[in-house]
Amino acid sequence: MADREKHPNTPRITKNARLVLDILRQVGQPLTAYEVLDRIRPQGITAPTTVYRALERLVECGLIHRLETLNAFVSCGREEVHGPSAIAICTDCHGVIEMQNDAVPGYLYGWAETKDFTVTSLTIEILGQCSQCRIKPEPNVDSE
Amino acid sequence: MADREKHPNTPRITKNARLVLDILRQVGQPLTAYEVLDRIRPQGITAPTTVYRALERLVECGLIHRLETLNAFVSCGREEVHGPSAIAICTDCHGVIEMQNDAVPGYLYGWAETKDFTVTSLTIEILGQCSQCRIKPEPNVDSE
DNA sequence: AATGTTATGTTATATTATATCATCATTTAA
DNA sequence: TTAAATGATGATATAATATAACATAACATT
Ligand SMILES: [Zn+2]
Ligand SMILES: [Zn+2]
Ligand SMILES: [Zn+2]
Ligand SMILES: [Zn+2]
Repeated sequence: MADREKHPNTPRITKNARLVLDILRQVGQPLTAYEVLDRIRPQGITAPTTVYRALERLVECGLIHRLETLNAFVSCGREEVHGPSAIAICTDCHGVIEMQNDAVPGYLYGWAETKDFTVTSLTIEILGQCSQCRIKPEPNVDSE
Repeated sequence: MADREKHPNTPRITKNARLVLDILRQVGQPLTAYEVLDRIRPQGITAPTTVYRALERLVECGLIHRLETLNAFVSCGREEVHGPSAIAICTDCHGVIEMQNDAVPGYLYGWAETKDFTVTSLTIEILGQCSQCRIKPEPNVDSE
């Protein structure tokens, strides 16, 4: 995980963005803005606005991703800063698997072009169950 | 647009679902649940719950799609009931273009399989500007 | 120091979504 | 043909997510 923070043409990482990024990286799983807020309160942050500003900045930097299907944010799982990529999210354990290539975005950009559509953002999310959670299901299943 | 309402293994279309579906089809563009509510008030519907229930049902029937990036719902643009498909959404005019093939979902299912990930839902959304809106930009642009 | 700019803090509010429980309608079966 | 069960609707309240608006602080440039 190189020095992505210094990538050009990207907003700089401010104090609050740093705090939020550290939390998301440490957790390694998606957190909602309010879950971030709860974990950042000890640092004196009390307002959603503050968290949302930091999250927005980190998204712009490409250091985290917003998951539209969860209304949550997760730190990027790829080595280099990149454009949109597909992300699979386990609805049981909230683990994420980020696709390491740009095949799907590439296809979508191509298709958009044929429609004369100018892409500003792509969202590709897969909800389901990871292998671990399929093997070991949630304890509270009704065994009927 | 055939008799998709009678598709098997799918919830039936109740009175409220019918009302909501008619609105979404007539509008032809994404509406939020509360925008639907506003338009359905004349029919005596007053509560968000009622609208969300109808929307959920229609999604299950495959007659409408939920757009995660807009928190909105739009009537399906394909001829036959289908699985997930990619949807481009113009952020200016809110027009939508639904991809008419399943190439991307197919690829994603395949990839998920290689990760031993069981897919329950796919979200593929493209935000940007349609050709019309690129030609004729919003009037309130600062011409500086 | 004065100025402009960016980041942060603070308060309030808007928007989106669900929980809960009561009532009504429709089906099923005794 | 009623009683029970099921499914749909209605009604109220509240939870969860997100932004608006404005004030202050930090920082850079001159
Ligand atoms: Zn990433
Ligand atoms: Zn899992
Ligand atoms: Zn469709
Ligand atoms: Zn448009």
